[in-house]
Amino acid sequence: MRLEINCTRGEADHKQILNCMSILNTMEDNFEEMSKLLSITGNQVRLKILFLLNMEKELCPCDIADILVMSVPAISQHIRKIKDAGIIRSRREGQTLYYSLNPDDTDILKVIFNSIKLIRKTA
Amino acid sequence: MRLEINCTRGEADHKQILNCMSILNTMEDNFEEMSKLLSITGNQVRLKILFLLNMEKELCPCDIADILVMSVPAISQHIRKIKDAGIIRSRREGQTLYYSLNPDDTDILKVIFNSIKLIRKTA
DNA sequence: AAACTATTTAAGTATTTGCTTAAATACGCA
DNA sequence: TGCGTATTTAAGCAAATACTTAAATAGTTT
Repeated sequence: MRLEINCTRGEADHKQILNCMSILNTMEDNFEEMSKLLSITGNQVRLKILFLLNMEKELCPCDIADILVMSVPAISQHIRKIKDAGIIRSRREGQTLYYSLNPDDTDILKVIFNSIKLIRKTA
Repeated sequence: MRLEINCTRGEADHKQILNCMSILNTMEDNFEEMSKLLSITGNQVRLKILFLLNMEKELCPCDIADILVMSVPAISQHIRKIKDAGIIRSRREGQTLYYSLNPDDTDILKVIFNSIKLIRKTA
């Protein structure tokens, strides 16, 4: 880990740099939490799973596997990551587990889903 | 690649599954583009770089390296990914390259930055 | 209890990621 | 031209990802 200063430019504003550092430091946990959420959604399969759950209210792993044409264990492992992040919850009905979005934490997701729908059709 | 159906549940709604498949298919490019953007932001270093650029208007790689206490090549490689995704642009002034957010594509980013600021302080 | 279905977990592996160090490019100035 | 600074690029490597197949767990049905 280096602690020196890289910029030897005259214009380098050391006050600015120190100010930025302190702001980021006070928000360290926030960045960790947000980048965690974004890395969950930054995978095409997981993004589709979340989009599907938003659209269909709830789905079971084997339905999702059918829709995405993927193996059940692969889906299950993605679901686990999403669940560990607290984004979805499950409800059991017999042998079937139904997953749905956790209504608490969906503000950003809603914006993302809307943007997905709005992306210009490739000309 | 498996193409069979996993669900043998009586309740499995095959019409629903086919409908979901066709909707996702029409939006395939959208998912690719959005998950790309989200995977860029799903890394704490890159998220901080983008947050800094939003806050400070423009910064050079060595300033960013100083602020984040990381090596210049490491920062440069993150910048390259962000730039390849079209999220930022650069302006040269002598030997220094100043990077800034590309004003086109910042809607989602703005929402993300706001959410970062609003995350509840850990109790 | 035995057989069957839904799901998860574990182990193995190929690919991707994110850093490090060293070398290459680009520009400015003596 | 030659040296110094800013930045990028390349090569190498450890760790993380995302799948596969096989086995374990959970619940239902007979």
